[in-house]
Formats: sequence, C-alpha cells, structure tokens
Amino acid sequence: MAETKTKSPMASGVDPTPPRMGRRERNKLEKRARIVAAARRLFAEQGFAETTTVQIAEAADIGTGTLFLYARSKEDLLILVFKDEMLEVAIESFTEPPEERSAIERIMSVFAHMVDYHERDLELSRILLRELLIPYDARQSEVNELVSVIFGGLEQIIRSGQAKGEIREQLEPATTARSCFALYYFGLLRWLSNSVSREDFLKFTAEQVRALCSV
Amino acid sequence: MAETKTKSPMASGVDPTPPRMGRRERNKLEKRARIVAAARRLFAEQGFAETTTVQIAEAADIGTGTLFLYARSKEDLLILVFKDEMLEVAIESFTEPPEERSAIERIMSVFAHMVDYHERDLELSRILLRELLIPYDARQSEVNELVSVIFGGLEQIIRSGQAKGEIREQLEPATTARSCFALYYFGLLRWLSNSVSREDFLKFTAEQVRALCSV
DNA sequence: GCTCAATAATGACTATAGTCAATTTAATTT
DNA sequence: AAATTAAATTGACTATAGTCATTATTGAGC
Repeated sequence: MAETKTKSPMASGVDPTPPRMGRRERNKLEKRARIVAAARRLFAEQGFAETTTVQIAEAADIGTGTLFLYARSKEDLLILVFKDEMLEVAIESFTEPPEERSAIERIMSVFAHMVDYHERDLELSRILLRELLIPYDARQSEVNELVSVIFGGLEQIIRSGQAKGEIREQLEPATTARSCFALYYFGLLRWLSNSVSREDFLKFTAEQVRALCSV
Repeated sequence: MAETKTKSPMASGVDPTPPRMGRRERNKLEKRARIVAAARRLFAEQGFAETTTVQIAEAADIGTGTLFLYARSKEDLLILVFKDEMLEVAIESFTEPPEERSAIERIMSVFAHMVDYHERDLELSRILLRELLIPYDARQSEVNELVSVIFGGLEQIIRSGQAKGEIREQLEPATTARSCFALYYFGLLRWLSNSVSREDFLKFTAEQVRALCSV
C-alpha cells in the first residue's frame, strides 16, 4: 500500500493514464467509459428519444442513480458522448489537404466536412446543437474548447488568405473567423430544421462568406 | 340558428372575430386565450421550470389533458405565449424614429431593442430561443413568419443605406439582411449563456456588421 | 325538437427523468 | 490492521409531462 502511494512520481511519462492514480480514479474512468459506450450505442441504434436512462444504466452495468453522477441530464449525456468526437472532427476538418485552394474554398470545405458529420444522424445533431447553443455552466468550458478550436483554425485560414491577397486586408482575422462561423451556424440550424437542402445551405453560406471576405 | 349561419358573409369587416363563427370556435378561442394568459402569468411569476402543466391547466380552468390539445408540449406553450409578443416587438423595433441615423446605427438599434425585450426574463428567452432554433413542423410556419418580418425590415434598412451610399453597393440586400441577423443571433446566444456582457455583445456585433456592410 | 356524426374535453393513468437517504467501497490515520 | 473519514454507489422513490379510452358538447339533417 505504502509503495503504491510513494512510487516515484515521475517514471510514468509514457502512457497518460495507466499507472499513477488509485483504484478509485481508475474505477471512475472505467465507468465513465462504459457509460459513454453504452449511450453511444443505444442512441445510434434506437434514437435519442427512444432510449431510456434506465436502459443506458443497465447496458453500462451501473445503478440508475449512478448515471446522473456522470451526466446531469439525459441531454448532458449526449454532450458527454459526442464532445470528443466533434472535437476530433473539427481538428480533422482543418488538416485537410492544404493544396492550392483559395482561402474561401478552404473555409467552405471545413464547413462541408462538419456537415458531413452531422448528416450521419440528424436527430442526434439537432438535440446536440440545441444543447451546445446555451450550455449550462458545467459544460460551458467544454463547449468553449470546441469553439476555440474552430475559431482558431478559421483565423489561420483567413490570415493566410489575407497574405495571398484573397481576403480583404482591413478585416480583423479573429472577428472575421467568428463572423464566418456565425453565418455557417445559422444556416446549419435552418438545414437541421429541414427548411433547406444541404446544397442550398452550403451554396448560400458560401455566398455570405464571399460577401464578407472577398476583396 | 339559421340566421347565424347565413348572415351575409360580408358586413362584418369591422372586428376580426366577434360575429361569424359558431359556439365551438368561440369556445376554443376563449380557452386558448385563458391558457395563454394563465401560462404567461405563471411563467412570469414562478419561472418556467417551477411551473407545472397541472398548475397552468387549473389556472386556465381546463382539464390537464385539454392543455395538450392547444400545445404539444410545455415548451410549445412558451411559443404559444410569446410568439405574438415577439412579433410585435420585432415590428416595433423597425418603427423606431427613422431620423437621420445611419443604416448601420438603425440596424443596431433594432437589435438593441430586441435585446431589451429578452432582458426582461432571461430564463424564458433562453428556452424560447432554444425552441425557435429548431422548431418542430407544427411551429415552423409561425417561426418563419417572425423571421420574415425581421429579414424584411433589415432588408429595407440596407436598401436605403445603399441609396445613401452608407452600405457597400455590391451587397445583395436580402442576403445581407440574413447575414446581419446571423451575426446578431450568434452573439445573442453567447450573451444568453452569460459568456459576455450586454455591452460587449452589442459592441462586437456592431463591429461585425460594420465589417460586412461598411463601404 | 330528436337523432346522429363529428369534434372537443376530460382526468385517471403511464412512462421516465432525476433525487436522496442509506449503504458500500476506497483511502488515511492511528 | 483497526478505526475513521471521505467519496462513490445504489435502487426505491417522487414529481410531472404527456397519453388515451371514455364522456360531453356541438351542429346538421330530418
């Protein structure tokens, strides 16, 4: 026991989790993973509305009350499940082939990539985006992380676009990145409400982005 | 009886409701009005989460099941209650003193006016905007009506701004109106999440609108 | 006015998200 | 290693949104 506690605090810089950390922490991580896996599977198989929290608890092999120690609400569970995945998708969107495409084309390909992701399950994306919009305090920081990644990536594209003379010089890159995202986001919501086709949505957003950015 | 039915179909162009229409319709309208009044009062007094549908039904003096013939869900009730009010506020926003203010100032005063309205009850606005974002089919048309009014008003301001040489000529007015609203909307959501102060929100939105529109 | 069909209203009921007092488990101190 | 403290887990329970079979109301045709 004493050995576990005092085992030299370095020496484990390889894997980010396995050694260090007591049984308690390990159990929690493992449970969290089981919950996320169960929820992801059930939401995908049956849909969000049709999946009950009891089902998720059973599938994760935990008590029904325990579930709510890991997620405040059923909706929060959805964020728990998809937050990491969305972060990956966002990062991935920006590491697409840089090639010799114009800045605006690159911005639009980022958006198209994210739309592809949402297209995989519209019901889940609808609820997810609804939650992400006005997150409650506990999730605020996680949402901000996601948003920061996207803003940061867009900002880079805009800067390099300005360097190449494709984007108006007088635009402030950070502000413009946010503006582009706002334009995308609004269109996304209309698309998710089935008010408009994917093609029209992306074409219209491109037009708006061009009006804002093009020299 | 027969007289009610056949009473000349014109002649009642004064008031939009009183004569025409049988007992049935009148009852329905009256009930709807009682429900809206009860819900509005209770939501304002106790907050949305703290108000139960049973309370609303009691206050409106109807059965608990009847409530759901008039609104599909508790959230829908919120739309029922505030849709008309928001429409009025939107229209009102555009009939502010025209004066000799610049187009961009006028756009921002429209937004400020709508923010004032939301400021009256942030909890309700949060839930309301969440619902309006991705409305379900039944409410889609009502939401579109609201959005059309706003887009139309903004479009007018933009056109007259272009005429006065305050707004870039090459911008398409309808598209630009939507873009401005998207910029506002995104900021609004951040404000409602307590991520930013009212002042910063409006100042930043103004900056974005200027970047888009200013010559 | 009486009958009948259609529409609307009702409240007992169901399903389920989320709570909480009691219990179990892990870590810490002696 | 026993006792103590702290943290995590649990499932029986509660509150409430929303449903649905039954009943009541309305208007039309006779």
